[in-house]
Amino acid sequence: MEALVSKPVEASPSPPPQTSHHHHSRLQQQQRRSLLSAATSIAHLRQLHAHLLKLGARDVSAPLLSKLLAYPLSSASPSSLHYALCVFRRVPDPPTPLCNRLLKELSRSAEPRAALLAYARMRRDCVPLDRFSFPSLLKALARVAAEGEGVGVGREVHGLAARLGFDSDPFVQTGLVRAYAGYGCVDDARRIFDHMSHRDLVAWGVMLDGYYQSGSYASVLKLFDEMKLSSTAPPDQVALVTVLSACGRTRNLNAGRDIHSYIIDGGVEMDEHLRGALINMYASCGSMVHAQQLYDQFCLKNLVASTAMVFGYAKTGMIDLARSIFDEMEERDLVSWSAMVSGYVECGRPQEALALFNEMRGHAVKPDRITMLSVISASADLGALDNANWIHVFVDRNGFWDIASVNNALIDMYSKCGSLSRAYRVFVEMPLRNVISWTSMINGYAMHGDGESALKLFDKMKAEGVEPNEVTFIGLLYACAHSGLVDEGRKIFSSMVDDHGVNPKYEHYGCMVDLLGRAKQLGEAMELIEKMPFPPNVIIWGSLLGACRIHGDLQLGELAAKKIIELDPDHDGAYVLLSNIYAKASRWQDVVEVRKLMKSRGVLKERGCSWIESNGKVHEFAIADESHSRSSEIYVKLDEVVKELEFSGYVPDTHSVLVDLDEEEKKKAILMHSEKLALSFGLISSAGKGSCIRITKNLRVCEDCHSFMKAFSGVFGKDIVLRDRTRFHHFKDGVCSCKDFW
DNA sequence: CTAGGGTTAG
Repeated sequence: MEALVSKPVEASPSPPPQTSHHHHSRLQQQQRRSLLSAATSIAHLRQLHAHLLKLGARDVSAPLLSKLLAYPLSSASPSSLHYALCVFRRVPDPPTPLCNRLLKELSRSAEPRAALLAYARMRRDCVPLDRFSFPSLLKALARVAAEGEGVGVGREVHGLAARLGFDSDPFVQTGLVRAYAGYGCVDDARRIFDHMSHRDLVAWGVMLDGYYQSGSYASVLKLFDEMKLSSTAPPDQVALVTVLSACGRTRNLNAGRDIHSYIIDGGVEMDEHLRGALINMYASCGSMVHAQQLYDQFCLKNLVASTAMVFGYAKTGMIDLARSIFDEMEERDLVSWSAMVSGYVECGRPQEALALFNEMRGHAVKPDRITMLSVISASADLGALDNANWIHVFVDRNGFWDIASVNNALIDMYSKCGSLSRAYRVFVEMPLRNVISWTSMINGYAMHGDGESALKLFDKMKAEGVEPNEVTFIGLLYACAHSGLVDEGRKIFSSMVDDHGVNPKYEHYGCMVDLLGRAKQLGEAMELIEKMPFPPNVIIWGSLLGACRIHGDLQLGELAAKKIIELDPDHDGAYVLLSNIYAKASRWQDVVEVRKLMKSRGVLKERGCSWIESNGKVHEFAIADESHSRSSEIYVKLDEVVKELEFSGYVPDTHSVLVDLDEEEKKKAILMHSEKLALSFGLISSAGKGSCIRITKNLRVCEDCHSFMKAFSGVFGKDIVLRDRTRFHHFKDGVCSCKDFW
């Protein structure tokens, strides 16, 4: 290529005589043009251009730009777009059609903003715009608007189009509808749409999509009905796709079915998009049988349809089916990976979520902030601090550190992983705190039983003028309940109603019943339940039942359990708590009756298990688990610890064993609880090397394990942080942070 | 020489 360029130019060693100069130069110009037209890529063109400039050639920008526009700029790199714009700036008096072609290309490109720069140049140099200029320009505006740009330039362009008399051109009007919808001014968009003298399928499609993008799903359906009545042409596939998506978003299966019938009855041709949209509609509405039927008819399973299937199965709890479809996909994008990851999180399988996240990174798919929220939530559920630290580093290194929602999730994650100090650090260091940040931190204190800090933070929050919401109050009441701050809790509850205008919901009443019940004010708790403006539900009765278990109130406990079982016959917790109450009162016959009842109704007690992290790996233990590779060592160590503790006065408390066994067997059973196995493993692995041992349990810790852990922390001088289903216990020097109040 | 619309998660 070098030779190709230099030959003709360097062939003139000395300045030619005046007379032939003009002729010679025209020859050169021609040669250059033919050179340009021989170029095969934008990069090639750039090199030629650079050469010509270096040789002091005359302006070639106009033919160069023409040539550039022959390539699809829409798929060009940002630097190439910038280059095209630079060339454009050098074209003297560019003709409007050439500008329009540039506008069109730039508006479709990865940098729609570049079209606005071209527009600015046209305005500056008084290049006249015509009716063909506006549709591209407006498309660029709509795309920039989606990035969060204000409506200012949009209104300016609209004004210009009106001054030039183009605002009655249907193409311009359609562009305006789209641009206004993009800015979120969907009412302005609709006004223009209504003023259109002729609405074709594209105009309807744009208006429908405008409503869809702005989240006005009901308006999509309404407009679709209007379209069926008043449009000159019946709705086409594009319109139907948008309407079906709106049905999916709103879980409106009935409307979705109607559209499906409309398609079949009207003989609308099923293209790939439309079938995908139908599958998505059924999957989003949880109607997986129909989704699967349509999916099976697909010869080529496309990305969108497969993702919709993954999402649908994950949402309906059939996570393994979701995974098998996911595994069969030959192509996956951010959305499909994220759908699968969040599916695992939502069905309580954080380890698989995190494993899949790592696999996703291995496939060089970059997570976005939403994916990160799922992953942080998985890490929170897992409760493993090393893993949490790793996720935090990932967040910082990948540019998510300044996003409020991500930081809020990190606060929650660290709280749930047992590190309030790290949670607080995130809270302090984040650039902008919102009400959720304060609420997350308050909730963190609540989980750890530090009611005083929660209340202090609440005061600070109010002092900074941040208005608490109903979730904030759940955290505050929970904090009071779990720290025995009865009067403070009562005050918060009335201040919530009187000063902040928050109407208490089930959760708030539940916390209050909990608070009063724990403080042995069972009568007052019952009064509150009777005073509630809505019928008590499982949460309320559950709170009361929990309190009855603590205080051994048989009569009220039986009532609460009966109510729960009436409302939810499969509520395993109610049976378990009730039998705990009977066991505590040594009413073994009743314990047996409850067990029989459970069995006959097929109610299964959720299997208790505990996790502990060692060397970045999470080890899981079930009761009497022998599946761990170091199982025998674990039992030897456990035996050693038990002997030591018994020597110091620990006596196994067998009251919570609900199976009918003799005392010795009960003792054996209780010593094989999963949290004790996890602790023992911690002692023989690197998990026990640090200053404290961190264990997570899926259910509530039982009373014996609680006193076992306390005794351990005193005798062995090692702290334990145990997370159970609802809160944290910090065992240190023989006492627990919950003050035996949980 | 030139113009406008579609699908998937949270």
